[in-house]
Amino acid sequence: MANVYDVLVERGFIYQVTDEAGLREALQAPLTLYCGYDPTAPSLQAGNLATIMLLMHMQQHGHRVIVLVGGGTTLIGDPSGRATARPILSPEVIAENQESIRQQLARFLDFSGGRALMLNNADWLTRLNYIEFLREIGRHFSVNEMLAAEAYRQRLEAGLTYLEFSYRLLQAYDFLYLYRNYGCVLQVGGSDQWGNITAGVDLIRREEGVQAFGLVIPLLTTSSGVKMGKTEAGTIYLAADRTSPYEFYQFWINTEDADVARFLAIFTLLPMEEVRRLGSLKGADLRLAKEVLAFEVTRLVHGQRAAEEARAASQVLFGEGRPAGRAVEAIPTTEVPLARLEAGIPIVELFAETGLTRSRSEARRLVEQGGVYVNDERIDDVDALVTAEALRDHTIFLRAGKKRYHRVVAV
RNA sequence: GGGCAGGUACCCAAGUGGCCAAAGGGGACUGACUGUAAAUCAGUUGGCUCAGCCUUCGGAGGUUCGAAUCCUUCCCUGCCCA
Repeated sequence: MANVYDVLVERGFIYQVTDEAGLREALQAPLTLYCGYDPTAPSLQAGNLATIMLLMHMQQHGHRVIVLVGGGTTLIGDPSGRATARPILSPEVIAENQESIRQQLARFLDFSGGRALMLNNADWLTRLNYIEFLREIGRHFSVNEMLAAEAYRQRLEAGLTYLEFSYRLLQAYDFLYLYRNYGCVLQVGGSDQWGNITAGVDLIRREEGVQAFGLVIPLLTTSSGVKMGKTEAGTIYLAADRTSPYEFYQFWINTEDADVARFLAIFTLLPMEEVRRLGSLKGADLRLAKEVLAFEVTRLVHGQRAAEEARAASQVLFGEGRPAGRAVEAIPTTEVPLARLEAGIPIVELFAETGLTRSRSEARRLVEQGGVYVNDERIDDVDALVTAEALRDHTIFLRAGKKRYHRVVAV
């Protein structure tokens, strides 16, 4: 079997590695690696998908994957790459988040027969004895070195508490713990984790005299420099009840031209010849590649059926003619009593209610700017009423701007 | 614990008694142009019963006809000293 390292290079997963030659060699034989996820929210986000894909490749090439859902370190809060301190979450919230993230990850990795493990560092971190920890682990860390690190230097200007400062030691200790108990010799993560990861590699070398490895993926931004997975509507989550498959699909199909090839390589499992072929399309033909990207990613995250529905709904909405048929059911929908429609609902009220705008004022502005459509007809009267006359098949289609659709169903 | 400087809308940041729903920039949104792309140009960016009204400038009080701006106190942050 091909060395997974070459696959990772080819697909654009590798940004920095602690010892390229050494790691490549180590990957010749099955090894154990880990990646940590902080349960700061009840769902993983689109941005987390990149490391998940990396883990999938690893597992496919016979390596054992440990997913660490960091219940322990989340109690602290990682200051890396953040301008201000994270809000400290309560243990209860963390535990809940952890459980749902656990379930999400099970979609992507095969946990049967110990091929992948899901661990919680709270199991060992909360049992640590402070004095012992300082004597065994703390002595290996140079404060001078840490203060010089970019991650901390930024925060030095804005303020950094001892609590956050300790985060790195705990993450390094995690790595050491996983090495000792599971033989884990590789940690992967986002590029903002570089410092934390190398701290662990150093710690293992000092304590165990063993060469462990670290690998980070590039920081994923769009070509315009926006951090991956954020839109006007907020974060794109992997959980269907937070970001519907349709919205998820829309997020990906709106990828910028310049990002399509890169994203296909990272976020799908398509063979690289196919990725190259799609990525080499020019101009408007790239839409085809975007459709494949959106479909494949949605399929991975939400399954074949949801992906098909999202695609069908998108094709109907952005194609010719009036949306109809079952496909439209994937569109975000609000039910409204028929009686209210018969009485007439102010357009601004309806938009605010469906969430297409955050407030009536915003809806009012949108009308003034020409961004409000009912059944694809622009509404330019702020005081317009939406009535039952607009119903076709018990349904009214609302649109905010060019792309955001919402379906109103009379009941 | 002491001294100093600060806490303004999504973010950065002006404002230092009325002309302030609060300059400027970033971001975001809308429109035009397009290919559900980018770039460009224009507009918008607290809420509402919207030519008017209401609530915002760390929290709570106070002075004043009137406060983001002055006073008191509390909370938080940075710098210096311990």
